[in-house]
Amino acid sequence: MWFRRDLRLADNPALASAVAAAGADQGVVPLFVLDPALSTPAGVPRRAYLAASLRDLGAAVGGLQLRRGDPAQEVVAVARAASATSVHIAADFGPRGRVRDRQVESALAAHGIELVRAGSPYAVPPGRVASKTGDPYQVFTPYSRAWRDHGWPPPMIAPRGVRWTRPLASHPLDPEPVPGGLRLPAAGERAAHRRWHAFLDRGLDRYAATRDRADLDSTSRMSVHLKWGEIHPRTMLAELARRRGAGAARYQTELAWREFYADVLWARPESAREYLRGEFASMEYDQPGPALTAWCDGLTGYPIVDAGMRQLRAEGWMHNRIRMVVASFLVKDLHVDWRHGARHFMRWLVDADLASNQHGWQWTAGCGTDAAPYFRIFNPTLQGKRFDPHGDYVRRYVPHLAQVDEKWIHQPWTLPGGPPPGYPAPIVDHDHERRESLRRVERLRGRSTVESQ
DNA sequence: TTTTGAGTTGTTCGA
DNA sequence: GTCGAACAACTCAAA
Repeated sequence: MWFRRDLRLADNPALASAVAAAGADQGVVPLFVLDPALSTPAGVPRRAYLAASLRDLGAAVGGLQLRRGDPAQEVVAVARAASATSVHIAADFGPRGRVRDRQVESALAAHGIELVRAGSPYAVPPGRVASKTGDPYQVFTPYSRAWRDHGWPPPMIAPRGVRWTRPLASHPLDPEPVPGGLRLPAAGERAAHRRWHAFLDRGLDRYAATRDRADLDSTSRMSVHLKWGEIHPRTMLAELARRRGAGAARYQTELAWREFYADVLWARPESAREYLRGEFASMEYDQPGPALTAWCDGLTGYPIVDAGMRQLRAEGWMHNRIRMVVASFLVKDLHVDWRHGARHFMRWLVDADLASNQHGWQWTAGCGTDAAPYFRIFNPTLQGKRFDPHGDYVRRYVPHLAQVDEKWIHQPWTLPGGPPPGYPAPIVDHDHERRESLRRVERLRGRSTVESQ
């Protein structure tokens, strides 16, 4: 059993497949390969979280077979040492994972070992739902209807009495140095289930009404557990189906978004790096410079933006609504290409999922699937007042504003005497940059019209 | 085959 | 202060 993004024992079809193949007489090797090639895009917070999750999984199986190196070599080495006839995985639909799995598959085949794909990180695997013309959906709502109609199998329980074996020496799981002050959530399958049930009990009923409020702890915070497969969405959907109300319906829709973006990325793997809507190739963006640095450091002078960017560095996580606000600010107010922001998010988010991250950014930038209308530009002051009405979220992450009254908290430059010492004045004027953004889209449209004639 | 209506997340402007 | 219109273009599905 080669674990990758499915660090759990319950509701794990690949594990069930491995256990069935082993039968009564043979053991199952719980393998995880630390791939040095993947440590570049994954930032320190994500690797630290992974290490904690692997420790938890290791405890559940009496020790993981941990290897470090090229998966094509390591998986073959372990499989041969175990005299295995098959290696079992959950299918990976990401651009890199697909290539890697094909390489491992042929490396195994050279030794007569089969790579068996069973299950995926999704309730409905990418490619399974298509529009009437057979093409992948490009609009969320029709996709989500088809996704719901498609349905999914019920969850599977964890196999019992598995004889875990480790034919080779394990690579030590070095503790990742966690940057000072970084607060990571509890990792592992049990932590994921605890969090999920706490949310079902205390958060679901008010979820639809309060999920956008940054100052309240009103979201499920399940993204990191889903990212590492510590719980399967199918398990969550089964419990949601037993509940009534707007919260359950809304949460199901949010899970559908995750699957929609995985489907889009599977259909268009290049969209991890390139504009989904090709005409944006001629969109004018500014070279990233001090403005990008100020955004990353939470020093833009717009409190809701700065609070979000500082939450990201403090916790490896950011509230969903605030992700949209800071993304809109980078693209529409600072005129920086979405890919710079997406890269920063990938580096810092513990829940960083390539499909959701890149396509969330493309949506904000207006170049993605079902993209935001070009005129939908977030006003950081209004968004702050609406989704952090008393300023508690801002005060939590921006100490220099801790004493500011809610009347001025989202526009401290209007304070009598200006912003408090240590907090910057706005680096740009939102109203001015909003109009500049609209002008650039106008020019983009003008150009693409000319080109198409 | 053609037409029509709807489509995550907003803001500004003018009546 | 409130409220509706306007701000594109395109995809999808139903009529």
